[in-house]
Amino acid sequence: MKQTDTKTQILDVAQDLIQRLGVNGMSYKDISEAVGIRKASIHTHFPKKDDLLVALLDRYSDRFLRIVDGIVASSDTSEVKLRRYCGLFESTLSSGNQDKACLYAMLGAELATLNHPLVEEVRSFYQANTQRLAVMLNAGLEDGSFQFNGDVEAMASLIFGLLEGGMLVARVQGGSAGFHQTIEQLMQLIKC
Amino acid sequence: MKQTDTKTQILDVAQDLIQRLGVNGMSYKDISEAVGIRKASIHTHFPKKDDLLVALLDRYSDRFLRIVDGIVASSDTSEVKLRRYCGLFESTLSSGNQDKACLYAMLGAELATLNHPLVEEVRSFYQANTQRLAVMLNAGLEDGSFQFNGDVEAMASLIFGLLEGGMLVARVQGGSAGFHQTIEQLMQLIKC
DNA sequence: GTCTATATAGAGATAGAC
DNA sequence: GTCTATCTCTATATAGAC
Repeated sequence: MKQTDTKTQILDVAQDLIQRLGVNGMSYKDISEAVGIRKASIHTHFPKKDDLLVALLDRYSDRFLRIVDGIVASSDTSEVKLRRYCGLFESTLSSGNQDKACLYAMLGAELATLNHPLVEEVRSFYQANTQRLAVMLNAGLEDGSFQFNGDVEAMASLIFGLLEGGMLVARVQGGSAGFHQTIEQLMQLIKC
Repeated sequence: MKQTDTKTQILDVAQDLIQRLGVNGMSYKDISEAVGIRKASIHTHFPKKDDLLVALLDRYSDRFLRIVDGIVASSDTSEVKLRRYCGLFESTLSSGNQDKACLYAMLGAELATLNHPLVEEVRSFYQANTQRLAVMLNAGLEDGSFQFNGDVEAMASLIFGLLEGGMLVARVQGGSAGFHQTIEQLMQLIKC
């Protein structure tokens, strides 16, 4: 059983820290202590902090969208697809012993402190998600699983904002239980 | 015409910075440059950073909830009341030349980096808002302005999460135009 | 109340030995 | 690839002169 290499360990730890504390609340010192190496050694793998962040965002986005595409392409009903999609955010919040937000939710909140390439990455992730949500909603409207007033694109944005933003709010109030309740309420609103 | 005293200027500038950059993205240096005094002088008014943050949160919460209570107590229809409530978040996002989030949305996102007294302040603000939202929703259900499936408390949490979180997401994508569209879509979902 | 000057701690980053 | 040591910059905070 091959043990995780240092580079991957750094990414794992950095991701966990950012999901809990934010980009500006996380430091190379935090990472070094959790991984068990010295600060300087991190620079061997990621010379600048932005290099680390780019690698982190790419990895997260690839993994996440791959799962989402699997859900969209599955033979599940439209309702189950949407529930599974929301479930991705729910399980993020529940993972570990601390409340973790989506990596992109944290970066979105701190957007104004990020450098240009990172800003575009965040924007692109949001765009990719609302687009896939719109596909799921359209399918559900056509097969009669969903029913709601208003526009599909607006509804997709609303759901994405609710999921990304709602998990930040949930960490303050009811935690994962409160977040689950919010998602159930959302499903009530769009079902027939 | 009395000019604003230094203490108020510090609060105003600090609030603007946090709404744009977050607590961990704002510094005494930023404040001193914007106000036009030296870093050390800020400590005369607010010895520790937490003192400044507490004063900031108190002032913001007092002002905000006072307006909300005014809306709730008004003679407006339930729909207008809810629209005016959502409008508070909309005008926050549009104010100034930069996208500003609700002060409490930023602190909520960075909650895990805050000290105990501040954490409780954030929690209390969220609680106060969802409680007032529930009152507005109940009134609307009774007079027939609103209609939706599910629980009132869950709906209040959903709306608050959508507003606080949605404005963070909106700054990444469509800005205040996108946020406005999201609020319109929300109104569509709960109207008869 | 504001200033200069300084203390102390932490950040990201680099050089060079092993 | 990791280490020690060091650099530079910035953070919050304090002391004491004016």
